[in-house]
Amino acid sequence: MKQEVSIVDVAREAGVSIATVSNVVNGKGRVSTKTIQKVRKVIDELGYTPNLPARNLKTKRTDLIGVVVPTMKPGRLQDNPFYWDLLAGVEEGARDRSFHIILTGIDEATETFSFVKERRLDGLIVVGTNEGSQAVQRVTGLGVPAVFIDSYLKDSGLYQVNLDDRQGSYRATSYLIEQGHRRIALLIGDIPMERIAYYGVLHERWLGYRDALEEAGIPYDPRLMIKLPTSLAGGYKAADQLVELPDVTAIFSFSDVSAMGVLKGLKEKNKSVPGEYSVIGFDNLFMSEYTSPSLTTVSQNIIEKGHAAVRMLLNQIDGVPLSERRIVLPAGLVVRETTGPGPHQSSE
Amino acid sequence: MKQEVSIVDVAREAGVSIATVSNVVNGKGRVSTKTIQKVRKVIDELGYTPNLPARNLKTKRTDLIGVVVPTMKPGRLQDNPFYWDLLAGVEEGARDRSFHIILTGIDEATETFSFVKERRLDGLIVVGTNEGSQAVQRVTGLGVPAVFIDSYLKDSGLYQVNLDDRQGSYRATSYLIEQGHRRIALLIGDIPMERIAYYGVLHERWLGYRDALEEAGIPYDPRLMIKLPTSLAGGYKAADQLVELPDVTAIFSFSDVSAMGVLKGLKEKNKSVPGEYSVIGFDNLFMSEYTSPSLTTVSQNIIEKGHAAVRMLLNQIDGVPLSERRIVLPAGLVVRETTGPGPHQSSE
DNA sequence: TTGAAAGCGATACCAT
DNA sequence: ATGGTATCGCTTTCAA
Repeated sequence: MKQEVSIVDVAREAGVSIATVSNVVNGKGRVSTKTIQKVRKVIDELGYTPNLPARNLKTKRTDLIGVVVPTMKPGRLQDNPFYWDLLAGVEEGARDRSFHIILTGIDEATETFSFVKERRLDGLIVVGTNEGSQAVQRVTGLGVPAVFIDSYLKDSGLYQVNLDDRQGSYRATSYLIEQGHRRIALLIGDIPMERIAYYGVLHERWLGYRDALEEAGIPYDPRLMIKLPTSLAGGYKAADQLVELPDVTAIFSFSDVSAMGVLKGLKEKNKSVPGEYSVIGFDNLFMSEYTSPSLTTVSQNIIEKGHAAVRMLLNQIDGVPLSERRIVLPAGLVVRETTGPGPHQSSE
Repeated sequence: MKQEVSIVDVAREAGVSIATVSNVVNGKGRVSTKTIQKVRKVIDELGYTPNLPARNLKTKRTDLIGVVVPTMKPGRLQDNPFYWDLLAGVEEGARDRSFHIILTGIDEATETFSFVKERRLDGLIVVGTNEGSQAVQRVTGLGVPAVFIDSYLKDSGLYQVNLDDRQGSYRATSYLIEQGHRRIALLIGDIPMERIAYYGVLHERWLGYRDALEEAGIPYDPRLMIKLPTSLAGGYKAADQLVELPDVTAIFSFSDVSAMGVLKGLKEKNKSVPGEYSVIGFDNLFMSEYTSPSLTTVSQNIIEKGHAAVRMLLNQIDGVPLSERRIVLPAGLVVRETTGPGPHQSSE
């Protein structure tokens, strides 16, 4: 450590009061040009840097926002690059406004979010929680501006950023149907189907799948639901179950990483893609274009999701009235090489 | 906002002094069991949360560390999941010690690191800078505990965590040679070769490549250096150059993502892997096992890298004497499917 | 065992 | 245009 120069040192050295120094630092109040220059000079000479935590004591603002993402089993951040892209969006948006972000992995079941109050964070961005989760009430109980991403919370008073998951899922499924597939498996996540309504994102995507089925007059078959995690490893294992399902010619996997796992698993079983199975993912990660065969997937602008969330949060912090508390980003469909014609070609 | 309960409120309500409250909160000093219970009770009732920034004013500690990673062109975080894995390691290590991390993307050329002093961060982890970079002097000039990851800085006084890049690169190259490859291209990064010594990580890996060549008596051919970014897109473009290189049968790409790009590019050119070209990457990202064909690569424990860095930093902050200021993690070689026999099978 | 009081570094109101 | 000073919430001697 070297220096401990405070506003007092600057004031003394410049021969003015600390109030004046404070004014020139913040560009507030009326200070003569002459004094400003003098103070500036001293600040440079002394290498003075304002102490933000001290300032916070008076201003009640930390210019700090928290970003919480769910952790994997052992309390480690998820192994899905999706979060990195999202973080890139949030970080960029925050930096533009000279906010900084504190990143934490949390265990939804035990996290109390006390750090938000202890550190007096100005706001919080929560990723991927669900209706009924402890986390939601705890966060709202904080009384701190917050934005939930990918959480589908009923409470219309909450600020949320989502993707149009249902529509995206509908489009993906419809596309498969158009291609002539009838029995389409779903890698839906490691959840009990009877509680699916509690898993917002998964539920919406599941509904989109059913929408498409219904529209095409194809009966929904619950046996086609593969209940494994939407992770790389989950996808890999899903391939085992997939090949046991009779007459299934396609699988829709609820994340790109899990679709990659499926691809790998099928390859090891010498099943061709898209020959024997069509595979479709979700997210359109930047690397999904580079898998082989390249992945057909539901696309979303993850960076923009981060931007939207941080923009919404900062407006909230600034007290800017928001017309809409819920932002829904559009989902697209990117057709690449993992999908092909199925057995029921519609030539009509 | 709802509450503004401070230590004063607790003291008043509990009928004790703020000093006593402070003591029970911090478990310091001598306080009777009875008083402790009383104060605890009031704290619960009032929902009191200590104000860390205020505490910092006295203690000079923020329990906050900064993690800075380089940004891509437009000031956005890099599109390489490597950073996410690294961050996962750092975050986990920090959380275990109830430190929080502030993540920032920086532009090495312009960043002044003033936020480190303004926010009174306890320490800093810098990823991927280089000897001679402005960033290094600026960081050391801060007088704040710091750890550099993947930076290969000469100054032995600096705390650093690196991989044994040279050894890893040597092993990869040797393996290709053993397999019968003689002309091996290198996707080395978007840098001028005459300045390679300034790019620590790339330089070390380049040296490892040369070590292996020399050992095998194969002359070094500078025309085999492909100077494109070690990104997905860079790898993709590298394939164009690769196929123009006469007699080349293998490429060693200095990152897994770029190797994935190469794979994609070769596939589009109908070049088989590992038939016509063997491809080897670097990093062993969790997804590299799932590409198709799965990627042979130099492996490193990225999570452990993050752990090591944060451990080193926290010890430094705590004033624990470190025997060694430079940690070098071992590199391995994971042989998977993108490498195969070359034209010069050594049957001896 | 407990409390009074002096800071820590900055802001902001109120005088001058 | 400046400066004096109370204040923010907490830690830490030093007394009692």
